[in-house]
Amino acid sequence: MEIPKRIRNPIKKRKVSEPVTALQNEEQEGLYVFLTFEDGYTARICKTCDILTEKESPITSFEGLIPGARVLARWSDNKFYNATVDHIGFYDQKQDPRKGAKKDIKRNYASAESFYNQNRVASAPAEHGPSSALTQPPSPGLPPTQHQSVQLPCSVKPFNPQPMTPSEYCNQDQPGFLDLDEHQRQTITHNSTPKETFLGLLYNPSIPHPSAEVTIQDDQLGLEPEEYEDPTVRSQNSSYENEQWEQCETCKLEVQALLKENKMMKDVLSSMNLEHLQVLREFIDKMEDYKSRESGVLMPQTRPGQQELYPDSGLLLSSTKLAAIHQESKKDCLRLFHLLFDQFFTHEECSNSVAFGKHGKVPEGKTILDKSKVNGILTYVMSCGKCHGWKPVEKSKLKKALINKCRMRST
DNA sequence: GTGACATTAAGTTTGCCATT
DNA sequence: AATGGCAAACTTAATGTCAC
Repeated sequence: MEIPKRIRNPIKKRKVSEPVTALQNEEQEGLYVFLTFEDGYTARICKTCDILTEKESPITSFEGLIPGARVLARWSDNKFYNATVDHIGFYDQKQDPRKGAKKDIKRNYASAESFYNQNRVASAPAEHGPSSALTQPPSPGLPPTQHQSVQLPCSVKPFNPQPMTPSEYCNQDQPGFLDLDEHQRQTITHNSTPKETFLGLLYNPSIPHPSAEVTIQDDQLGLEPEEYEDPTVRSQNSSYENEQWEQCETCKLEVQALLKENKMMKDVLSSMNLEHLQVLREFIDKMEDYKSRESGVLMPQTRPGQQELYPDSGLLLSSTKLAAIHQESKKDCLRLFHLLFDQFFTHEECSNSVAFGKHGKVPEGKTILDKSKVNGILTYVMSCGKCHGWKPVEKSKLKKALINKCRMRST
């Protein structure tokens, strides 16, 4: 079965190069707009310049926006699309995720690694996300496994089976790798609205939930509009803001059922270890293979969320991983090279190989590193070096780094 | 703040091969 | 045979991290 590609027909477009005023580019202090695009994808927008009115006029403040309002919102491709405002929210600016870069590369990378693994455990294999805090709700047409709400850098497109070229990747703004835990903080904050408190109740932050930021439609709770007060309207009244959400009789049973389900999920997750997941993954691979042969339909070679470094490179890695690597590299081609090398070559491979071999000859007992992988990495890194803002590297230096890297990694 | 240690970048030497 | 190019191997310097 072919996984449907995410298609978005640009209904309204605006020139990317169109300048934005300083005022437009400013973030609203502590405010964000949570909205839903026509195809069901959601986004959390922090900048006023990322939203236009329905008539394509810029806005200067979020305050004029009301839930249900039709607007045009910027997606990761820098184009504007029709969207509907869900609610205006407040976040804690003291914890700006973009200012959390650590100096320790190894620790930083380890955290990305940790997140990556954790994410695979919690919601594998969905590892893609849209721009600046975009999230994906369950939407018709996509398998459930492709939904997740983890914050990703804007350079990663949401469910995009088509790989990005290095220039595509690099030409995008890199606002920083948003704090990977941010989505958890957002679910419950001391300024949570009743609705957010409710969502926090549902999705205990101790359990990474694949759709923690998904907006629950009111009709899914079986409530009539008059049975409750819209919390987003409430939020405009500061006196209400600090009140904790209290369950009414109507939704008490629903909450209990959801909490029970939540507990069951927690039990399942805590009982699983990495070995179980590995076995499960292998089982799924075999099932895919079997079903593929049985139906005669070619299954996609890549898991959802994986992408090639560049088209036909054959070098696959998850969008999340690539985003983490880009963030770690800090637009330094050599850093990028080392991170990609670590990603694609194991210690074992390096210890049994040399980088290039002398004119095709290799030392006794050794082989040459996979040329396609080597060339792919070198090509990608060199391509990145041509992009604006990147610190380029000479090819000779890169080759030397490769030789050193291979040797160092083999020891 | 300091020293030990690890990692990385870069310089140098050596050997092999192709070309002239 | 001389020369130049290329890559491996070795070495050193610079930098960052961590424990004390």
